[in-house]
Amino acid sequence: MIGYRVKMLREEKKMSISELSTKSGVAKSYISSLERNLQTNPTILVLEKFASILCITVDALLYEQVDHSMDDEWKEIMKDIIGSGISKEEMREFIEDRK
Amino acid sequence: MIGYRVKMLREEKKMSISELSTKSGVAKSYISSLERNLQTNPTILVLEKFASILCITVDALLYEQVDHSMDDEWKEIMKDIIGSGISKEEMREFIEDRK
DNA sequence: GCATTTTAACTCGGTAACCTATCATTTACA
DNA sequence: TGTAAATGATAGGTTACCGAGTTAAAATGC
Repeated sequence: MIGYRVKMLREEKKMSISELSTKSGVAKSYISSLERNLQTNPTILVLEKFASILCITVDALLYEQVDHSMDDEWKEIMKDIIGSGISKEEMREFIEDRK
Repeated sequence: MIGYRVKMLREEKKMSISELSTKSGVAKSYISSLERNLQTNPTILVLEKFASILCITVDALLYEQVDHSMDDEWKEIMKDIIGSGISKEEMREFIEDRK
């Protein structure tokens, strides 16, 4: 989902929605709704503006594997999960339940 | 310009606008206006539909160098030249003479 | 502690533009 | 010339995108 990707890549660059908005020229209300997947079908112009400010290609913005989605906070949480003794099966069930 | 690229890539695949339209699910009137650069800012959904039918990536659709100088007609002519037995040297001389 | 300011993100209504459906025109070819 | 396929023009529905205002929380000052 494009919104999630924008959010991840933006946070990776430590930008707020407002900052990305002023720099890219895309309304922050729109960025917000994109990131929450209320809007899911941006035009290339918007994508190119994002890509330019985030210093990546449109292709990377759209499809490139974002293993960065596992940021430092998530890594900490993962450690805690593993340390707590929760099994992979339990986690998968939890994820299924939350879908 | 995206419209020109769509046109080139479509013709490269020997598809009519109508065929691309029915296969991709994008209205042919819209494809037509895109190719004539009346519309210039499609959404990713449209781009992805095109890319899928044209068997290329969205990135290629947007940016990859299109060899428009050598269109289908020129390719046919090239084949005829080669098939006719004319040597490369002869062709170069011919070009020089015409300059 | 509380009030004020600042920063970040969300809500909502409006508008411009993307995209579709329909009809008209051109082209191709028998 | 007639017919079908391909392309082009137009109008309208739908939605991408914007701007102003609101809320929430953090930062700063007293």
